[in-house]
Amino acid sequence: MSRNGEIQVRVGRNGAQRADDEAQDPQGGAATLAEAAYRRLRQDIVTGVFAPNQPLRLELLRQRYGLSFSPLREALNRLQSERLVVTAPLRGFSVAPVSIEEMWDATETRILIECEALRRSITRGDDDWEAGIVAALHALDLQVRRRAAGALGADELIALETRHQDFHRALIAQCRSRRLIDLSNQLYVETQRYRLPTLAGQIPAASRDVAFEHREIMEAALARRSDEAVALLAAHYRRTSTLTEAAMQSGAAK
Amino acid sequence: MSRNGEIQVRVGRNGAQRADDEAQDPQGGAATLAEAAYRRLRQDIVTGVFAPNQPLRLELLRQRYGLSFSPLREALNRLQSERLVVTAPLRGFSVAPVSIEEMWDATETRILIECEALRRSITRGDDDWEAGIVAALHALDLQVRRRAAGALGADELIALETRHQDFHRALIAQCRSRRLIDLSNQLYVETQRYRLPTLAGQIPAASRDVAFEHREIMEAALARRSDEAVALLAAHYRRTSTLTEAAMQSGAAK
DNA sequence: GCACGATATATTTTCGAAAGAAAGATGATT
DNA sequence: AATCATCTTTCTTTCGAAAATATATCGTGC
Repeated sequence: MSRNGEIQVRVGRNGAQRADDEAQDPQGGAATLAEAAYRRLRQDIVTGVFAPNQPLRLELLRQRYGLSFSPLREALNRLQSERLVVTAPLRGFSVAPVSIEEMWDATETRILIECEALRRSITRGDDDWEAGIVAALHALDLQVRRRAAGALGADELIALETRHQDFHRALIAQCRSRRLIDLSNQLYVETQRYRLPTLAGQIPAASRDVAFEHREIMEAALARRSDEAVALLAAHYRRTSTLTEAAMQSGAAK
Repeated sequence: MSRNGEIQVRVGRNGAQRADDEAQDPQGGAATLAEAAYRRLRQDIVTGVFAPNQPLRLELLRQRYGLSFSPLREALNRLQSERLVVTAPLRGFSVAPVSIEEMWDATETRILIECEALRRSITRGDDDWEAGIVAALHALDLQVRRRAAGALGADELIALETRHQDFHRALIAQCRSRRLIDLSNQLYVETQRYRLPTLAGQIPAASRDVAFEHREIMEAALARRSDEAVALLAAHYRRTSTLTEAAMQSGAAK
């Protein structure tokens, strides 16, 4: 957003061609710089670019993202309310710490929220809801296979996370509660850090069949067996956290 | 609360979890101007000084609070993530709208959260927990009586709200989940607006005995009858929302 | 009169500097 | 050498102005 006397080729205010050259949009489709800062910061935190407890000095962020203080501060405040960063007054921001207790609190809260949302979805779910779940699981499986076939880049990992979130989102899509959906999304992001190899170590893929667990959940949901679907979903999340806990304790202390 | 074997019955103003424990401070005990702006804005929104949907022009707020844009913006961002204000990019902030649907979503979500938290508290609750509940209900009753005796000022209403919140906080204090407690507090604030006379009209006090409902909940909790306590709590919240819904529909047509 | 386009105004968003506070360094005193 | 106060440095927070954008106003052509 050329600001300081940089040459700016802009034809009046009617630049209708502004439409979609988003391919190289420096702001990634964000309307404001604060929004862009929020997205990039969140990404960098959940992918481990910024480690837990690391202080987020504004000068550093300013250089890294090429922004001023205002949009950064705005983004950091949003992230604080999402528990990804913490702040002490007059002492700045830092990446939220991780701990086994926090992980389990997030996990159990997530189970509470999503199981209720899933129950409601199963009650209200229509054909579109079913189709959405089937589609999301299919796309997830494709991405899992692509990764298993050797695609280990950061982009592939992000795509995998997105597909995974989409599947869980599809399950609860018909719960008809803005709050449950938003909380589910937020808790997903919160738990994302605990699945990072840098934190949890590389959990042996052989120790479980995630794809099978997903399929079981889907089938119970589509068959409208609420209790079974909810139990499977809770077990699915608890299994992940149990494995992560073991990896954290054996791996790096603290 | 007493975590490491400290024997400490916290009562009254020494309570570590009072909603509003601040002296007469120029900034209301806030370390930063942004924090002060946050508190004042939130207060003005939940007490109806700013009506639902009202645009929150920065210039207006700047004059009203004597602050600059930066701390205001920070406060507004925090309030946005708490659903008290909404924002459209480049179009500024406004007070979040109210609707019967939103009220019920907040109510049912609150029931989900607090019933789970209450169950856990009942399981883990110790002597301090019981004492905290008894103390909070007593303080609430005192304030209710003071108000019934004719104290109708804004300060008295705020004090009543604080005591009410403290009681419900005390019930779930031992749930041992930071997230459940924070969500409970947030949902309390969200539902506060729906209890305003300006919005819901003056609900006839004779139509229910709130003090009795509170006492029933407390007695079931102290007697460790989880199912009963949870059912009473849920009914308590649903009753409030049902009355508000009726008042909203008959009163002003949105 | 009415749609349309250009200009003017209002408002938000962003910037960079200045003020304010905490952490760290220096030095004098015991 | 240790303690404390003071100075420096570093960093956060706040400000007011400038830039970018949206909204309202006005005039023009049909």
